[in-house]
Amino acid sequence: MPGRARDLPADGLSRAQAAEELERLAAEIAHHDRLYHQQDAPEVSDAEYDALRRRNEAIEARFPDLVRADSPSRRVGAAPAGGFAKVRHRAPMLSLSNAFDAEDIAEFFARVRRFLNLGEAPVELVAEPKIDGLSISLRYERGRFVQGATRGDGTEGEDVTANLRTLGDLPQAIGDGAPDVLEVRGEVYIARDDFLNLNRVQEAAGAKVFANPRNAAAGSLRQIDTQVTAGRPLALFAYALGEVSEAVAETHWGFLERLRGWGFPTNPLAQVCSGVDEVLAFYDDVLARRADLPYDIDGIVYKVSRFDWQERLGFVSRAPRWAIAHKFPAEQAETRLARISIQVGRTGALTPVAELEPVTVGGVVVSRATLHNEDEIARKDIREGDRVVVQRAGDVIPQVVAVVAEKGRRRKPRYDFPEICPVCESTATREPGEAVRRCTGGLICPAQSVERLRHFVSRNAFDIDGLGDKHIRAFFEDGLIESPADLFTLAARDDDAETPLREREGWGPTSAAKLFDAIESRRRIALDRFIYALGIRQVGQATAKLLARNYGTFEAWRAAMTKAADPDSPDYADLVNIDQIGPLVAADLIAFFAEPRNQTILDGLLEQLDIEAAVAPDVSGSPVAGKTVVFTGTLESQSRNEAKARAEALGVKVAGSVSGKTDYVVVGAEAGSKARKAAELGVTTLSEQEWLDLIGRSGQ
DNA sequence: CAGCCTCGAGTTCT
DNA sequence: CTCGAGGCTG
Repeated sequence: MPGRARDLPADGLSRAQAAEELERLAAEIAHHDRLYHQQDAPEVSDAEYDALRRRNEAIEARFPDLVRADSPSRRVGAAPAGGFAKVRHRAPMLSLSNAFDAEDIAEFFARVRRFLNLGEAPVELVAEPKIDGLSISLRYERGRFVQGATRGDGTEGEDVTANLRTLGDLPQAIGDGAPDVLEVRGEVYIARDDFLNLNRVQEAAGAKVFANPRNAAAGSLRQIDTQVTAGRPLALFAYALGEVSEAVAETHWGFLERLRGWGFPTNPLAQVCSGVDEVLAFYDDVLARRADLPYDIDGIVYKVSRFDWQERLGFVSRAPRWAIAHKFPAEQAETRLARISIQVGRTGALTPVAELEPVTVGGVVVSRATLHNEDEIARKDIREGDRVVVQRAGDVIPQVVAVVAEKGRRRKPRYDFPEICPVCESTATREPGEAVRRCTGGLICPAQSVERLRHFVSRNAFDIDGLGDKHIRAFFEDGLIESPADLFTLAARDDDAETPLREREGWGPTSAAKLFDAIESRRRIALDRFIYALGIRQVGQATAKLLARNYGTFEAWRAAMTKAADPDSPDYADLVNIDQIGPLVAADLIAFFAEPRNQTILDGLLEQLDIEAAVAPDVSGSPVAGKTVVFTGTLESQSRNEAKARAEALGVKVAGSVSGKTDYVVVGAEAGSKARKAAELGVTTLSEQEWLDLIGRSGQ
């Protein structure tokens, strides 16, 4: 092993030696993290790995000023991607809704108008090219650049401050006039010429050649070694505002001007447009010049310029109502469809997948594409052996667009969609009105069983590390794990197994022990995760949370679901009265509990697990804790969802319809039948203001 | 009953 | 990311 310095005690090192060794340790530990987390193939023992980390910490303790931005000690836990600390975005980084044609744009304008009640008044929009790079957030405090982060999932990204500092385009300080806190959002990209040069250099050095500028930019920004990033031609355009301590402009256009004043590069093509026609003219103009631009763009973004209007328009789920991305037509490619195969999902859904002769589309080699369902194949008349046009939807998921007519070529017969499950051979049926055909094998279908297990251990369910698809499949096929409860007896059974896990192909003592640890650490689990993990149809994360909150404990939930089988029971009424749960979701829940084998599975799991009751919100001093409230009509001070979220935080159960159990009905403007029903039942009704007074300050 | 909006389920590749 | 479907509002 190189670097003899490591043999010295930490306090015997010179500064230079220490710096050098810290750099090496950071790279080495990152390397092992990668092998372990991403490839399931550690090459050192846990003890050796721990020794590396301890050595790193010892040197850092001795030379605190040498702690590196990418130091392993600064990573939160073991970052699964191996590398950077997580950063929580104080203002979430949103995505945009997409428009694909003039009609979508007209609709967008109409919606903005309707929402703002504008009549014929013009709406000014700022139109700017949508750069095909990666979004980042740059935080300035008292005018100095303090932190930069990737978008991540929009809520939480990765801290790439050190790497961003190497960008020549990025102002390190923005002067005296800047607000105390200013977050600027922008796009990091690599220009086309720079990309070609970079690949030439990479190739000459025998290093990895990047598929496209965006991948090159992403790879360059996520380098562990800041020096590598510094050598890459990364560039920046700033275009949006995150958290800010004081107003910096009244319009988006004004904000762009301020950005330029602070020294940020902004896109030179950006311009103000009013009306559909101007916007579309800009789109056509930029589309025509697309090939001559020095960087890749994948569309145009339109934003309502006035900030006060943006505020009023607000958001729909995670996208602003005041902006839209007008996408350019996706890049397409032709290839041959070798054959159609059928996958069986967790719910038994049979999904056809096109196996393609590999082809490059938008810089990525694609060899499979989803065909969605039976009707889709029939509609496009896709047959095996056809030549097809492929594109990547939203530049990500490959799809087959159409069949290319070939003169004189004899086509295969129409594709016969199987009516039996290709795995378990049970009949596959299609409910009237539904698009999917489903295997009826249920619990006996091996494909469904494997998919259910995958779901059970997946990230948002039990989150068991080190148990990938391949391992699940192998364990299932060998009869090691057939039902979820078997996971938790795996370690105990392993002791007297003929072939213990550590001797299986691809496993060693360390990885086996790691897996057992990972499973062990999940014996305690939150109720909502547990409910989600069961994989009940139509019960995803959101519904699982809802059920956990409403029933509190597993026992209460189970008892209620079993009793709710009687549609006249109060339990059924309670269930469908939960906001967002209707008769169809209720039916799937009841069906799950009515299946004796599911009850057996639950009993098996209960023996192994400790299911935590849902954490009740802190409702001390809440005047409305435990009350059931119904909101109806249009609220003025907040959206219904905000009102609901606040009420829930105060321990309120928000119901969808009025019943004898309802404590209050909060009546907004233009309330209809619910207010009447409240009167009939003698339920207390409150105006929005009375409600706010009742919950007082705590609701704000 | 139409027109949202939200949620679930399924998928690709790095 | 996209599609389809469920649920709610008006």
